Amino acid sequence: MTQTARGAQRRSVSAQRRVQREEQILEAAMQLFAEHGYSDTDTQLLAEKLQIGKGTIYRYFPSKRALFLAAADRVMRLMRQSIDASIQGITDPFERLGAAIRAFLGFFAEHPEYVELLIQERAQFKDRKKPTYFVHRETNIKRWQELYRSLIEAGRIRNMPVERITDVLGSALYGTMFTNYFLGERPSVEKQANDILDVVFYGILSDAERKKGS
Amino acid sequence: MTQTARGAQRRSVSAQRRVQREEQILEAAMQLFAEHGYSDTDTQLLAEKLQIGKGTIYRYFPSKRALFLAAADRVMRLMRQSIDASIQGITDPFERLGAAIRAFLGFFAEHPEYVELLIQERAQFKDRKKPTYFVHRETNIKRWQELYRSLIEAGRIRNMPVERITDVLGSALYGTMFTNYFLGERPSVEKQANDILDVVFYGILSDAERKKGS
DNA sequence: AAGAGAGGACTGACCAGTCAGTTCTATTCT
DNA sequence: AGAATAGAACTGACTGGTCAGTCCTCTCTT
Repeated sequence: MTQTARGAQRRSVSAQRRVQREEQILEAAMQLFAEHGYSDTDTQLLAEKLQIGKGTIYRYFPSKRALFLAAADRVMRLMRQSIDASIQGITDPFERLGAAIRAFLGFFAEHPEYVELLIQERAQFKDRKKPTYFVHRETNIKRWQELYRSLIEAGRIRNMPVERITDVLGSALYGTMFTNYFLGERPSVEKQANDILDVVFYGILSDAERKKGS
Repeated sequence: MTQTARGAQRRSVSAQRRVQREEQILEAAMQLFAEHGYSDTDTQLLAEKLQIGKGTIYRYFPSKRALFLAAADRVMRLMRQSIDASIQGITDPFERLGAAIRAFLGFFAEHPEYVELLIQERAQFKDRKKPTYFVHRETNIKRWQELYRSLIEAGRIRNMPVERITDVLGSALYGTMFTNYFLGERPSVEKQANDILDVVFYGILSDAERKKGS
Protein backbone atom coordinates (compact mmCIF):
# COMPACT_ATOMS: atom_id res chain seq x y z
CA MET A 1 0.00 0.00 0.00
CA THR A 2 1.37 3.38 -0.96
CA GLN A 3 1.72 6.18 1.50
CA THR A 4 -1.06 8.22 -0.07
CA ALA A 5 -3.41 5.27 -0.11
CA ARG A 6 -2.69 4.55 3.51
CA GLY A 7 -3.25 8.19 4.30
CA ALA A 8 -6.52 8.25 2.41
CA GLN A 9 -7.73 5.21 4.27
CA ARG A 10 -6.97 6.77 7.59
CA ARG A 11 -8.77 9.96 6.61
CA SER A 12 -11.79 8.11 5.29
CA VAL A 13 -12.10 6.04 8.43
CA SER A 14 -12.04 9.08 10.64
CA ALA A 15 -14.31 10.96 8.23
CA GLN A 16 -16.85 8.19 8.53
CA ARG A 17 -16.65 8.33 12.28
CA ARG A 18 -17.05 12.05 12.11
CA VAL A 19 -20.25 11.78 10.10
CA GLN A 20 -21.62 9.26 12.57
CA ARG A 21 -20.92 11.52 15.49
CA GLU A 22 -22.44 14.46 13.69
CA GLU A 23 -25.61 12.46 13.11
CA GLN A 24 -25.73 11.39 16.75
CA ILE A 25 -25.38 14.95 17.91
CA LEU A 26 -27.94 16.26 15.41
CA GLU A 27 -30.50 13.65 16.39
CA ALA A 28 -30.21 14.42 20.09
CA ALA A 29 -30.02 18.16 19.49
CA MET A 30 -33.17 18.06 17.42
CA GLN A 31 -35.10 16.40 20.22
CA LEU A 32 -33.88 18.86 22.82
CA PHE A 33 -34.43 21.92 20.65
CA ALA A 34 -37.95 20.73 19.86
CA GLU A 35 -38.68 20.00 23.50
CA HIS A 36 -37.31 23.12 25.14
CA GLY A 37 -37.02 25.64 22.35
CA TYR A 38 -33.79 27.12 21.10
CA SER A 39 -32.99 29.56 23.90
CA ASP A 40 -33.95 27.22 26.69
CA THR A 41 -31.81 24.40 25.40
CA ASP A 42 -28.57 24.27 27.36
CA THR A 43 -25.68 22.75 25.44
CA GLN A 44 -24.50 21.33 28.74
CA LEU A 45 -27.68 19.28 28.89
CA LEU A 46 -27.18 18.11 25.34
CA ALA A 47 -23.67 16.93 26.26
CA GLU A 48 -25.00 15.03 29.25
CA LYS A 49 -27.72 13.40 27.18
CA LEU A 50 -25.07 12.26 24.73
CA GLN A 51 -22.70 11.34 27.55
CA ILE A 52 -19.93 13.39 26.03
CA GLY A 53 -18.13 16.54 27.10
CA LYS A 54 -19.57 19.88 26.18
CA GLY A 55 -16.37 20.75 24.37
CA THR A 56 -16.83 17.83 22.02
CA ILE A 57 -20.01 19.34 20.63
CA TYR A 58 -18.00 22.39 19.72
CA ARG A 59 -15.52 20.22 17.87
CA TYR A 60 -18.31 19.28 15.47
CA PHE A 61 -20.30 22.47 15.26
CA PRO A 62 -18.75 25.90 15.63
CA SER A 63 -21.69 27.37 17.56
CA LYS A 64 -25.06 26.58 19.03
CA ARG A 65 -26.59 28.48 16.14
CA ALA A 66 -24.82 26.39 13.51
CA LEU A 67 -25.83 23.23 15.32
CA PHE A 68 -29.44 24.27 15.27
CA LEU A 69 -29.46 25.22 11.61
CA ALA A 70 -27.82 21.93 10.69
CA ALA A 71 -30.61 20.15 12.56
CA ALA A 72 -33.25 22.12 10.67
CA ASP A 73 -31.65 21.30 7.35
CA ARG A 74 -31.60 17.67 8.29
CA VAL A 75 -35.35 17.71 8.88
CA MET A 76 -36.00 19.11 5.44
CA ARG A 77 -33.73 16.51 3.90
CA LEU A 78 -35.70 13.79 5.66
CA MET A 79 -38.99 15.27 4.51
CA ARG A 80 -37.90 15.39 0.92
CA GLN A 81 -36.76 11.77 1.06
CA SER A 82 -40.00 10.66 2.63
CA ILE A 83 -42.15 12.31 -0.02
CA ASP A 84 -39.95 11.16 -2.89
CA ALA A 85 -40.17 7.60 -1.63
CA SER A 86 -43.94 7.75 -1.38
CA ILE A 87 -44.55 8.75 -4.98
CA GLN A 88 -41.94 6.35 -6.28
CA GLY A 89 -43.46 4.20 -9.01
CA ILE A 90 -46.87 5.85 -9.09
CA THR A 91 -47.68 6.93 -12.61
CA ASP A 92 -51.22 8.30 -12.56
CA PRO A 93 -50.85 12.07 -11.97
CA PHE A 94 -53.79 12.44 -9.62
CA GLU A 95 -52.66 9.47 -7.61
CA ARG A 96 -49.18 10.93 -7.43
CA LEU A 97 -50.63 14.14 -6.07
CA GLY A 98 -52.67 12.28 -3.51
CA ALA A 99 -49.69 10.24 -2.41
CA ALA A 100 -47.53 13.33 -2.02
CA ILE A 101 -50.15 15.07 0.08
CA ARG A 102 -50.56 12.06 2.31
CA ALA A 103 -46.79 11.73 2.63
CA PHE A 104 -46.39 15.38 3.55
CA LEU A 105 -49.10 15.35 6.20
CA GLY A 106 -47.99 11.93 7.41
CA PHE A 107 -44.38 12.97 7.79
CA PHE A 108 -45.21 15.81 10.14
CA ALA A 109 -47.97 13.88 11.89
CA GLU A 110 -45.44 11.19 12.76
CA HIS A 111 -42.79 13.69 13.79
CA PRO A 112 -44.47 16.65 15.44
CA GLU A 113 -41.11 17.68 16.84
CA TYR A 114 -40.02 18.55 13.32
CA VAL A 115 -42.76 21.15 13.11
CA GLU A 116 -41.52 22.63 16.32
CA LEU A 117 -38.07 22.90 14.81
CA LEU A 118 -39.41 24.84 11.82
CA ILE A 119 -41.13 27.26 14.18
CA GLN A 120 -38.02 27.66 16.27
CA GLU A 121 -35.92 28.30 13.19
CA ARG A 122 -38.15 31.09 12.10
CA ALA A 123 -38.52 32.56 15.57
CA GLN A 124 -34.81 32.64 16.35
CA PHE A 125 -33.20 33.32 13.00
CA LYS A 126 -35.31 35.94 11.36
CA ASP A 127 -32.19 37.30 9.70
CA ARG A 128 -31.57 34.20 7.63
CA LYS A 129 -32.91 35.18 4.23
CA LYS A 130 -35.39 32.38 3.79
CA PRO A 131 -36.60 29.63 6.11
CA THR A 132 -35.31 26.21 5.17
CA TYR A 133 -38.82 25.06 4.41
CA PHE A 134 -39.25 27.56 1.61
CA VAL A 135 -35.92 26.85 0.04
CA HIS A 136 -37.03 23.26 -0.37
CA ARG A 137 -40.53 24.25 -1.35
CA GLU A 138 -39.33 26.25 -4.29
CA THR A 139 -37.56 23.42 -6.03
CA ASN A 140 -40.40 21.00 -5.42
CA ILE A 141 -43.07 23.35 -6.62
CA LYS A 142 -41.57 23.57 -10.10
CA ARG A 143 -42.06 19.86 -10.61
CA TRP A 144 -45.69 20.03 -9.61
CA GLN A 145 -46.40 22.97 -11.84
CA GLU A 146 -45.17 20.98 -14.80
CA LEU A 147 -47.54 18.23 -13.83
CA TYR A 148 -50.45 20.64 -13.66
CA ARG A 149 -49.55 22.18 -16.99
CA SER A 150 -49.65 18.82 -18.71
CA LEU A 151 -52.96 18.01 -17.03
CA ILE A 152 -54.39 21.25 -18.32
CA GLU A 153 -53.20 20.42 -21.82
CA ALA A 154 -54.77 16.99 -21.48
CA GLY A 155 -58.05 18.69 -20.56
CA ARG A 156 -58.21 17.07 -17.14
CA ILE A 157 -57.75 20.32 -15.18
CA ARG A 158 -59.56 23.45 -16.31
CA ASN A 159 -57.45 26.21 -17.80
CA MET A 160 -55.94 28.44 -15.12
CA PRO A 161 -52.51 29.69 -14.08
CA VAL A 162 -50.69 26.80 -12.44
CA GLU A 163 -49.33 29.13 -9.78
CA ARG A 164 -52.84 29.53 -8.50
CA ILE A 165 -53.03 25.80 -7.84
CA THR A 166 -49.65 25.52 -6.14
CA ASP A 167 -50.22 28.63 -4.06
CA VAL A 168 -53.60 27.61 -2.75
CA LEU A 169 -52.78 23.94 -2.31
CA GLY A 170 -49.37 24.71 -0.83
CA SER A 171 -50.85 27.12 1.68
CA ALA A 172 -53.56 24.67 2.63
CA LEU A 173 -50.97 21.99 3.33
CA TYR A 174 -48.65 24.31 5.20
CA GLY A 175 -51.55 25.62 7.25
CA THR A 176 -52.82 22.13 7.95
CA MET A 177 -49.43 21.02 9.17
CA PHE A 178 -49.29 23.87 11.69
CA THR A 179 -52.90 23.53 12.73
CA ASN A 180 -52.41 19.83 13.37
CA TYR A 181 -49.40 20.49 15.52
CA PHE A 182 -51.00 23.30 17.49
CA LEU A 183 -54.31 21.62 18.11
CA GLY A 184 -52.95 18.17 18.89
CA GLU A 185 -55.60 15.49 18.42
CA ARG A 186 -56.81 15.77 14.83
CA PRO A 187 -58.45 13.75 12.05
CA SER A 188 -56.38 11.04 10.39
CA VAL A 189 -54.00 11.95 7.62
CA GLU A 190 -56.14 9.95 5.25
CA LYS A 191 -59.25 11.98 6.04
CA GLN A 192 -57.46 15.30 5.91
CA ALA A 193 -55.91 14.49 2.56
CA ASN A 194 -59.27 13.42 1.20
CA ASP A 195 -60.95 16.59 2.46
CA ILE A 196 -58.34 18.79 0.84
CA LEU A 197 -58.50 16.87 -2.42
CA ASP A 198 -62.28 16.95 -2.43
CA VAL A 199 -62.45 20.71 -2.00
CA VAL A 200 -59.58 21.48 -4.34
CA PHE A 201 -60.73 19.09 -7.06
CA TYR A 202 -64.46 19.73 -7.00
CA GLY A 203 -64.98 23.05 -5.23
CA ILE A 204 -67.74 23.66 -2.72
CA LEU A 205 -70.43 25.20 -4.91
CA SER A 206 -73.50 23.26 -5.89
CA ASP A 207 -74.07 22.50 -9.57
CA ALA A 208 -76.82 25.08 -9.69
CA GLU A 209 -74.61 27.78 -8.23
CA ARG A 210 -71.74 26.93 -10.56
CA LYS A 211 -73.88 27.64 -13.58
CA LYS A 212 -74.83 31.05 -12.20
CA GLY A 213 -71.22 32.05 -11.64
CA SER A 214 -69.74 31.08 -14.98
CA MET B 1 -71.01 65.17 45.21
CA THR B 2 -71.02 62.31 47.68
CA GLN B 3 -67.89 60.81 49.10
CA THR B 4 -68.33 57.57 47.22
CA ALA B 5 -68.93 59.38 43.94
CA ARG B 6 -65.79 61.44 44.42
CA GLY B 7 -63.91 58.29 45.25
CA ALA B 8 -65.20 56.57 42.16
CA GLN B 9 -64.22 59.51 40.03
CA ARG B 10 -60.69 59.57 41.39
CA ARG B 11 -60.32 55.87 40.85
CA SER B 12 -61.66 56.13 37.34
CA VAL B 13 -59.25 58.91 36.48
CA SER B 14 -56.27 56.97 37.68
CA ALA B 15 -57.66 53.79 36.19
CA GLN B 16 -57.92 55.57 32.87
CA ARG B 17 -54.34 56.71 33.14
CA ARG B 18 -53.34 53.19 33.96
CA VAL B 19 -55.04 51.82 30.86
CA GLN B 20 -53.33 54.45 28.72
CA ARG B 21 -49.95 53.52 30.09
CA GLU B 22 -50.64 49.86 29.57
CA GLU B 23 -51.53 50.51 25.95
CA GLN B 24 -48.39 52.57 25.44
CA ILE B 25 -46.25 49.83 26.88
CA LEU B 26 -48.02 47.11 24.91
CA GLU B 27 -47.66 48.99 21.63
CA ALA B 28 -43.94 49.54 22.11
CA ALA B 29 -43.40 46.04 23.46
CA MET B 30 -45.12 44.54 20.46
CA GLN B 31 -42.81 46.33 18.09
CA LEU B 32 -39.70 45.29 19.96
CA PHE B 33 -40.80 41.69 20.40
CA ALA B 34 -41.60 41.48 16.71
CA GLU B 35 -38.31 43.06 15.74
CA HIS B 36 -35.92 41.16 17.99
CA GLY B 37 -37.85 38.11 19.07
CA TYR B 38 -38.86 37.33 22.62
CA SER B 39 -35.54 36.26 24.13
CA ASP B 40 -33.51 38.97 22.46
CA THR B 41 -35.78 41.74 23.62
CA ASP B 42 -34.23 43.44 26.64
CA THR B 43 -36.76 45.05 28.96
CA GLN B 44 -34.14 47.72 29.62
CA LEU B 45 -34.33 48.67 25.95
CA LEU B 46 -38.09 48.78 26.11
CA ALA B 47 -37.90 51.15 29.06
CA GLU B 48 -35.52 53.42 27.15
CA LYS B 49 -37.72 53.43 24.07
CA LEU B 50 -40.63 54.48 26.27
CA GLN B 51 -38.45 56.89 28.21
CA ILE B 52 -39.52 55.37 31.51
CA GLY B 53 -37.74 53.35 34.16
CA LYS B 54 -37.47 49.63 33.89
CA GLY B 55 -39.19 49.30 37.26
CA THR B 56 -42.24 51.11 35.91
CA ILE B 57 -42.84 48.38 33.38
CA TYR B 58 -42.95 45.92 36.24
CA ARG B 59 -45.57 48.06 37.93
CA TYR B 60 -47.88 47.34 35.01
CA PHE B 61 -46.95 43.79 34.12
CA PRO B 62 -45.72 41.26 36.64
CA SER B 63 -43.21 39.66 34.28
CA LYS B 64 -41.78 39.81 30.81
CA ARG B 65 -43.79 36.73 30.00
CA ALA B 66 -47.08 38.34 31.06
CA LEU B 67 -46.22 41.44 29.07
CA PHE B 68 -45.64 39.41 25.96
CA LEU B 69 -48.80 37.39 26.31
CA ALA B 70 -50.82 40.57 26.84
CA ALA B 71 -49.33 41.92 23.62
CA ALA B 72 -50.28 38.75 21.75
CA ASP B 73 -53.83 38.91 23.06
CA ARG B 74 -54.05 42.49 21.95
CA VAL B 75 -53.14 41.53 18.40
CA MET B 76 -55.91 38.97 18.25
CA ARG B 77 -58.36 41.51 19.60
CA LEU B 78 -57.34 43.92 16.87
CA MET B 79 -57.68 41.24 14.21
CA ARG B 80 -61.15 40.31 15.35
CA GLN B 81 -62.22 43.95 15.30
CA SER B 82 -60.78 44.49 11.85
CA ILE B 83 -62.60 41.52 10.35
CA ASP B 84 -65.87 42.31 12.12
CA ALA B 85 -65.74 45.85 10.78
CA SER B 86 -65.11 44.66 7.23
CA ILE B 87 -68.18 42.44 7.04
CA GLN B 88 -70.38 44.98 8.78
CA GLY B 89 -73.49 45.60 6.71
CA ILE B 90 -72.76 43.07 3.99
CA THR B 91 -75.71 40.74 3.62
CA ASP B 92 -74.94 38.45 0.68
CA PRO B 93 -73.28 35.38 2.20
CA PHE B 94 -70.67 34.89 -0.52
CA GLU B 95 -69.76 38.54 -0.41
CA ARG B 96 -69.43 38.31 3.36
CA LEU B 97 -67.07 35.42 2.96
CA GLY B 98 -65.00 37.29 0.40
CA ALA B 99 -64.85 40.38 2.59
CA ALA B 100 -63.74 38.36 5.60
CA ILE B 101 -60.98 36.67 3.62
CA ARG B 102 -59.73 39.97 2.27
CA ALA B 103 -59.86 41.50 5.74
CA PHE B 104 -57.92 38.61 7.24
CA LEU B 105 -55.18 38.67 4.64
CA GLY B 106 -55.16 42.47 4.59
CA PHE B 107 -54.81 42.73 8.33
CA PHE B 108 -51.64 40.67 8.40
CA ALA B 109 -50.32 42.14 5.16
CA GLU B 110 -50.53 45.59 6.72
CA HIS B 111 -49.03 44.45 9.99
CA PRO B 112 -46.42 41.80 9.32
CA GLU B 113 -45.09 42.33 12.82
CA TYR B 114 -48.26 40.76 14.16
CA VAL B 115 -47.43 37.55 12.35
CA GLU B 116 -44.05 37.59 13.98
CA LEU B 117 -45.72 37.90 17.36
CA LEU B 118 -47.84 34.82 16.72
CA ILE B 119 -44.72 32.88 15.83
CA GLN B 120 -42.90 34.11 18.88
CA GLU B 121 -45.80 33.19 21.10
CA ARG B 122 -45.80 29.67 19.86
CA ALA B 123 -42.03 29.33 19.94
CA GLN B 124 -41.59 30.60 23.49
CA PHE B 125 -44.69 29.42 25.26
CA LYS B 126 -45.25 25.92 24.10
CA ASP B 127 -46.66 25.11 27.51
CA ARG B 128 -49.65 27.40 27.14
CA LYS B 129 -52.44 25.03 26.23
CA LYS B 130 -53.49 26.68 23.01
CA PRO B 131 -52.04 29.55 20.97
CA THR B 132 -54.09 32.72 21.13
CA TYR B 133 -54.85 32.44 17.46
CA PHE B 134 -56.70 29.20 17.85
CA VAL B 135 -58.70 30.33 20.82
CA HIS B 136 -60.08 33.11 18.66
CA ARG B 137 -60.40 30.86 15.65
CA GLU B 138 -62.68 28.48 17.46
CA THR B 139 -65.34 31.02 18.29
CA ASN B 140 -65.25 32.53 14.82
CA ILE B 141 -65.45 29.23 13.04
CA LYS B 142 -68.80 28.39 14.59
CA ARG B 143 -70.36 31.42 12.98
CA TRP B 144 -69.03 30.49 9.55
CA GLN B 145 -70.22 26.92 9.86
CA GLU B 146 -73.75 28.16 10.45
CA LEU B 147 -73.45 30.24 7.31
CA TYR B 148 -72.30 27.24 5.27
CA ARG B 149 -75.06 25.09 6.68
CA SER B 150 -77.70 27.53 5.57
CA LEU B 151 -76.08 27.79 2.13
CA ILE B 152 -76.20 24.03 1.80
CA GLU B 153 -79.87 24.06 2.74
CA ALA B 154 -80.46 26.78 0.17
CA GLY B 155 -78.79 24.54 -2.43
CA ARG B 156 -76.01 27.02 -3.16
CA ILE B 157 -73.22 24.85 -1.73
CA ARG B 158 -73.17 21.13 -2.43
CA ASN B 159 -73.94 18.83 0.43
CA MET B 160 -70.86 18.10 2.53
CA PRO B 161 -69.79 18.34 6.17
CA VAL B 162 -69.27 22.01 6.98
CA GLU B 163 -66.15 21.14 8.97
CA ARG B 164 -64.51 20.15 5.73
CA ILE B 165 -65.01 23.64 4.38
CA THR B 166 -63.78 25.47 7.46
CA ASP B 167 -60.81 23.14 7.88
CA VAL B 168 -59.57 23.47 4.33
CA LEU B 169 -60.34 27.15 3.94
CA GLY B 170 -58.99 27.96 7.41
CA SER B 171 -55.76 26.12 6.72
CA ALA B 172 -55.37 27.81 3.36
CA LEU B 173 -55.73 31.24 4.97
CA TYR B 174 -53.47 30.43 7.88
CA GLY B 175 -50.87 29.02 5.51
CA THR B 176 -51.13 31.99 3.20
CA MET B 177 -50.60 34.40 6.06
CA PHE B 178 -47.37 32.68 7.06
CA THR B 179 -46.18 32.20 3.52
CA ASN B 180 -46.72 35.89 2.79
CA TYR B 181 -44.75 36.88 5.83
CA PHE B 182 -41.90 34.50 5.19
CA LEU B 183 -41.53 35.20 1.51
CA GLY B 184 -41.97 38.96 1.70
CA GLU B 185 -42.97 40.38 -1.66
CA ARG B 186 -46.20 38.66 -2.66
CA PRO B 187 -49.29 39.12 -4.84
CA SER B 188 -51.86 41.67 -3.68
CA VAL B 189 -54.42 40.69 -1.10
CA GLU B 190 -57.10 41.10 -3.74
CA LYS B 191 -55.47 38.59 -6.07
CA GLN B 192 -54.73 36.09 -3.33
CA ALA B 193 -58.29 36.25 -2.06
CA ASN B 194 -59.62 35.76 -5.57
CA ASP B 195 -57.31 32.80 -6.18
CA ILE B 196 -58.41 31.10 -3.00
CA LEU B 197 -62.07 31.75 -3.69
CA ASP B 198 -61.75 30.53 -7.27
CA VAL B 199 -60.19 27.23 -6.27
CA VAL B 200 -62.41 26.67 -3.25
CA PHE B 201 -65.62 27.60 -5.06
CA TYR B 202 -65.05 25.92 -8.40
CA GLY B 203 -62.32 23.33 -7.87
CA ILE B 204 -59.54 22.74 -10.36
CA LEU B 205 -60.91 19.84 -12.37
CA SER B 206 -62.18 20.35 -15.90
CA ASP B 207 -65.86 19.71 -16.60
CA ALA B 208 -64.98 16.51 -18.43
CA GLU B 209 -62.94 15.21 -15.49
CA ARG B 210 -65.65 16.12 -12.98
CA LYS B 211 -68.16 13.88 -14.74
CA LYS B 212 -65.72 10.97 -14.61
CA GLY B 213 -65.20 11.34 -10.86
CA SER B 214 -68.79 11.58 -9.70
C1' DA C 1 -47.32 66.08 55.09
C1' DA C 2 -48.44 61.67 53.45
C1' DG C 3 -48.79 58.46 50.12
C1' DA C 4 -48.64 56.90 45.46
C1' DG C 5 -45.93 56.66 41.38
C1' DA C 6 -41.69 56.50 38.90
C1' DG C 7 -36.89 55.72 38.39
C1' DG C 8 -32.66 53.19 37.59
C1' DA C 9 -28.65 51.10 39.89
C1' DC C 10 -27.97 46.69 41.54
C1' DT C 11 -28.01 41.54 42.19
C1' DG C 12 -27.95 36.86 41.34
C1' DA C 13 -28.75 33.29 38.12
C1' DC C 14 -27.67 31.60 33.91
C1' DC C 15 -25.07 29.89 30.01
C1' DA C 16 -22.29 30.03 25.41
C1' DG C 17 -18.02 29.29 24.37
C1' DT C 18 -12.90 28.34 25.77
C1' DC C 19 -8.77 25.92 26.79
C1' DA C 20 -5.36 23.45 29.49
C1' DG C 21 -4.93 19.01 30.53
C1' DT C 22 -6.17 13.89 29.72
C1' DT C 23 -7.21 9.79 27.08
C1' DC C 24 -7.60 7.19 23.05
C1' DT C 25 -5.96 5.49 18.40
C1' DA C 26 -3.14 4.13 14.90
C1' DT C 27 1.27 4.09 13.04
C1' DT C 28 6.20 3.13 13.34
C1' DC C 29 10.08 1.02 15.48
C1' DT C 30 12.64 -2.87 17.62
C1' DA D 1 4.52 -9.28 18.66
C1' DG D 2 4.87 -5.52 21.86
C1' DA D 3 6.63 -0.93 23.08
C1' DA D 4 7.05 3.74 21.94
C1' DT D 5 5.34 7.83 20.02
C1' DA D 6 2.66 11.38 17.71
C1' DG D 7 -1.27 13.67 17.40
C1' DA D 8 -6.27 13.56 17.17
C1' DA D 9 -10.23 13.44 20.06
C1' DC D 10 -12.24 14.43 24.19
C1' DT D 11 -13.20 16.58 28.68
C1' DG D 12 -15.33 19.73 32.08
C1' DA D 13 -14.13 23.51 35.11
C1' DC D 14 -13.96 28.20 34.24
C1' DT D 15 -14.87 33.01 32.35
C1' DG D 16 -17.11 36.89 30.77
C1' DG D 17 -21.14 38.82 29.51
C1' DT D 18 -26.11 39.19 29.73
C1' DC D 19 -30.49 40.33 31.68
C1' DA D 20 -34.96 39.51 34.45
C1' DG D 21 -36.55 41.15 38.33
C1' DT D 22 -35.85 43.87 42.88
C1' DC D 23 -35.77 47.58 45.95
C1' DC D 24 -34.42 51.78 47.83
C1' DT D 25 -34.64 56.66 46.66
C1' DC D 26 -36.64 60.56 44.69
C1' DT D 27 -40.64 63.20 42.80
C1' DC D 28 -45.18 64.55 42.13
C1' DT D 29 -49.97 64.78 43.60
C1' DT D 30 -53.51 65.77 46.77
